[in-house]
Parts: sequence; structure tokens; C-alpha cells
Amino acid sequence: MTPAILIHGPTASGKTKLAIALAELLDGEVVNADSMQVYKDLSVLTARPSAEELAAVPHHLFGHVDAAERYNTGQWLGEAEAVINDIIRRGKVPVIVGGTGLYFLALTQGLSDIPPVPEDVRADVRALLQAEGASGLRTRLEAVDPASAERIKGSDRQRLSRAYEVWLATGKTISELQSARAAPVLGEGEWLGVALTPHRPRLYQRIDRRFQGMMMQGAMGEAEALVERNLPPDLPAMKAHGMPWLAAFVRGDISAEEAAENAQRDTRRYAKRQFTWIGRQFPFWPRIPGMDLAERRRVIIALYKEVRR
RNA sequence: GCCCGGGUAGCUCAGGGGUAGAGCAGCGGAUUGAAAAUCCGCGUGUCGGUGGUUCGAUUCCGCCCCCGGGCA
Repeated sequence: MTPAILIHGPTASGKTKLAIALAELLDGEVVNADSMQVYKDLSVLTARPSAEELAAVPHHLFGHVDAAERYNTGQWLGEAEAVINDIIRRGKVPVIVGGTGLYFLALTQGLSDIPPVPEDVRADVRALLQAEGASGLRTRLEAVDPASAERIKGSDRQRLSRAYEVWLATGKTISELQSARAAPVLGEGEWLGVALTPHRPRLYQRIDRRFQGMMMQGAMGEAEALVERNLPPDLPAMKAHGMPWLAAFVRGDISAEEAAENAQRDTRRYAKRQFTWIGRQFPFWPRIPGMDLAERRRVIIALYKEVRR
């Protein structure tokens, strides 16, 4: 069995180029593990690989989802499993790259087997949240699933909603359903995970500069096109970094400078959360602090040879 | 050169003889199908420097340095 390479790291840490460099060297294929780069309508704004980069080596699960869809972890895991197995069957190396820690967690540790929640149930719960707020949902959840209500902190409307949805849809509590995990797609010895951990102040500079670059490459056009579609603002795609602020600018609510500052700030905060995730969820993944492409590639290849033996 | 005003957290600033706050930025954490989401927590400081007065100075006084503005 050919082990897969998993590359995680904060946004703007150079994952895309590194993944391609590795795929070229190892006869591999790149698989996306980023929750936003799946959306067709968001290319520049999510720093998706460029047309040339996509053409350099085979890429999978990039830009294949419409912005109107509510893509999710389970969907990704299913698609990723099929793609990864196919790559391995063909004797190639899967290079799985992205910033979404939860996807890597699901891939390597398994996700609980929970039936999909019907869209009408989800809509009902969203309406409930709208009408009663997080505290209202919490009260309802306490009545049916006190363990989850206890575990979910503060006014975490997303987790409160999810827990209540699952109960409505299945009649079982999410705590019970989550007590077991399905077998992971990638088991012990079948993967090498590395985490890019660049110097934070420098990364923040890169983030700020990259956003300026996005603006010059047509990010505003992507935002305008999405605004024109009049999609619900709570769709995942509408929450991509910068999207809410560029939308506000398009509507004339804020200045371009304000939009840029807010977008950059959101992205920096996200990078911070990614560092936390890496530190806490993947403490044993080797760290690669340097930014030099050739050096990164060399280190990872050396580690990979160890795993492959 | 002289006259004002000001130097306090990364930034903008408030305060005032008993070693100090606010907003933003930032930092730490959680994370099981929205995860670029959602949520919880935390002031991080030679109060420009140096002498003096004082039991005690970031606060009052002297000198020096720096930044604005004005007059030359």
C-alpha cells in the first residue's frame, strides 16, 4: 500500500506550491482538504491553485461544488475516500493538502456514523435559532440531550443547532452517536502528516500582501458575481474570508480600505486558530518551520521514505 | 532659537502622589457532517530619559531627548 502524504498548515503558508512540487517528484496527485477551495465560484478569493498549477499535476476536489450548496465534512470525507483509493489503485501517491484541520481529523481518525440530516429539518432548526436565539435552542437541547447541552459551551449556535438537528432527525442524541467513530479512511502506517509552522509575524505579512494581490487578480469580480446571485448569507461559501466584507463594499456599506482591513484581519485570526489546531490536534505531526520550497521538499521526502519502508 | 501642546500597551488615547486603564490590534484555548464556521478565556506596560522634592513619583519640580503647531 502506498502511504499518502498529508500537508496541513495555516493559510498563506505555501501549501499549494509544496504539494505540487511533491506530486511532481513522487508521481503523485493532489487532493484538496480545504473546505472553501471546493467552491466553483471562489477561485481567487480562496487562493485556489491557478490554471497552470492545476495543469501541472492531477488535482482532485477543487472547485467542483456550487456556492449555493452547503458542503460539509461528511461529504468531503466520502469523496476523498473514493479519490484516494483510486489514486492508490493506480499506483500513484495521494498528496492531500489543505487548511481544514477537521478534514484531516476525519480522514485519519474517522468520523462518527451519523445519518444525514434532511434539509427541511436543518431549515427548521435555523428558523428556530433565528426566533429563539442560542439560549432558546439550548433550553430545547437540555430537555432532550442534557449531556450535549452540558458539553457545548456558551452560545455556540452551530453546535447547539447541530446537536438539536441530529436529535430531531434520528431520535438519538448526538453524544450517543458520537461515542463511536467509524474506521478511518487512512489507517495506521498508511499516511505521513506534516504541519507547516512558519514564523507568525512573517505569515501575517504574507496574508496581508496576498489579499492585495487577490484584489489585483479579480477577487472583487468574484465577490460581485456572488452578490448578484442573491444567495443566503449564511451559506458556507458566503463566509469565505473577505466575502462578507467585499459584499458590504459592493452594496456601498463600507469603504474599500475597510473591507480590505477586515478581510485581512479575519484571515490572520483564522491562521491563529489553525496554529492552535495543529498544536493541539496534531501534536505528533513533524513541524516544518522554514518557508524555503526546496528545503521543505527535501525534509518531507526524507520523512516519507521512512514511512514507506 | 523662542513660545505653546504632547510623549502612558503594538495602534489611538483616558487617567492621576500609594507602581495604571479603554477601544482596536494581539495572545491562549475548545473543536465529530456550516470548520475560512462557531464558541470560551486573557491587559500583554522600564507611564520618553535623568536628577530632585517626598515615607512613596508614572503623577509635582529642574534639566535633557523626541514629535506636532505657532513665532522668528
